[in-house]
Amino acid sequence: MSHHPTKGQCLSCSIRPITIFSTLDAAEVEQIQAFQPAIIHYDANDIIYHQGMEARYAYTLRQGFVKIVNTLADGRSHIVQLLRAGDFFGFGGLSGVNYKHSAIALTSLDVCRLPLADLLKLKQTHPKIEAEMTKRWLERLHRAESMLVELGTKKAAERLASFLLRWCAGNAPDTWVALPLNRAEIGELLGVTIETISRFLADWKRQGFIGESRGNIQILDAAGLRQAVAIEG
Amino acid sequence: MSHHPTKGQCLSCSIRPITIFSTLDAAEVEQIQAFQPAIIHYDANDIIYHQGMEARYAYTLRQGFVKIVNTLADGRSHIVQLLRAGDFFGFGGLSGVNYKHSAIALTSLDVCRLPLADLLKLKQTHPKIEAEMTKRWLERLHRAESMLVELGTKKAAERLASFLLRWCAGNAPDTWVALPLNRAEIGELLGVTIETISRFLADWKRQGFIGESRGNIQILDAAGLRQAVAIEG
DNA sequence: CGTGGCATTGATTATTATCAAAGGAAGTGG
DNA sequence: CCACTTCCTTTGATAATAATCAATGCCACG
Repeated sequence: MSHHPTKGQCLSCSIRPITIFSTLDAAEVEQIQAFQPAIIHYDANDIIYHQGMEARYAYTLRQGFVKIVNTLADGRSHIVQLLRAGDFFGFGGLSGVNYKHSAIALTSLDVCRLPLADLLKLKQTHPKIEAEMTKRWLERLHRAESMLVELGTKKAAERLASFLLRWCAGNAPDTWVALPLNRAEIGELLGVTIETISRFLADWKRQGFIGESRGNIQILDAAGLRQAVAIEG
Repeated sequence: MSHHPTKGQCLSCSIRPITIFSTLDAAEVEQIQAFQPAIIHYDANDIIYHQGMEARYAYTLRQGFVKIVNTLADGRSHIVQLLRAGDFFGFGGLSGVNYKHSAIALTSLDVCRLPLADLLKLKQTHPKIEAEMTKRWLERLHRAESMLVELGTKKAAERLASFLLRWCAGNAPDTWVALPLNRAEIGELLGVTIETISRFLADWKRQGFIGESRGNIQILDAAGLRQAVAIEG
């Protein structure tokens, strides 16, 4: 685990436009600077926080990817969210003393870490921050509920296909997109085994719907992929 | 659909202790009274609001049960939340103009309805209300994420058993508990077909783990039930 | 070069959906 | 009060789907 805490420079922060502090003016940014935001680096597979741990910080992901994992008493686990740059996490601590999930680095990444106590103060004194946080909570609730529908109504192939399409959404067709998840992780996200994932992906690669190369994927034929899962699934 | 809007009497409201207004003092309650909370009755199967509709109100369930349903473009649908007395819903409208789900009465029920515009004002002027809303969002997010883990990691029998145990949790063993869901609805909640639900329930009734009678269930042998799903599931 | 961690593939089994039919229970109208 | 209807549930048979078990293959890295 490689921590190199650096004092965050909020005014010049390159990702601020997509954070909960996006709506603040310069004077207000100075104020949050007075709190102790720390920029911390993690390597892939590092644990940012662990389920059950005392919750003390909330985080903004500056760059890279994080998985939020929930583990049952018997060891089975499930990825409840995938986070990307700008996402805000660890706030579950606001409602309880312990983290309810683990946050694990999928890639080498940087986060901006803020003590929950400070965040609570900021939230109370700056309605703009409070509003942005609300927006993100509702957004995250919506994502969770959408995933619930995916798991509840779709079969494995369709879940996998819509995951890939969603992951690559926004990129032009045929562009290579980093997919920092191995088969086991995709399985933990979609509620499917490694082998099933592997079979479908191999099949779709053979059919030319998608391409894959060292942790990157490309959608070559979205329509074909969609049709394939509509028929077989 | 039977609407009988009544002007809500917040000061004497019997369920206020469990609502987002629970922490207000008498003077503050007078203020919310000035807004237009309406108490509305719905019969079972009435639609309180419909997915895609313009979102104008948030609701507090005073009594009865509601299902929050998400329907896909192809008609498949999934119950994303079950609500009981005190639950607050319809707030998704705060983040977008349209409701993202439908809210449907499972039983005859009463809600307290508040215009979203008023709620937004209350939230901004009364930090206590804002704090209670935050608490409920995080709680609801947590419930959704727990359900995600259920669907992602467990098989049908185990999902059904833990649903029943959760539903009856808090009641003494052997007490009859109202379960206002038919087989189809349990299926839509757990991502399982009617027939599968029916088979497991019939089996467990024969084995004496549970009892069922006209929309009510009782857990007769929680340990036996748990063991049954651990082995067969 | 090994070697360890993933991924692929095949064979088999378990689980659950689907299709089909019959069996209640509650309510309606005669 | 009974026959009838309708809706929901149960049950059985079969098919589809995905998990499990078991090798083998493939890199990437030391």
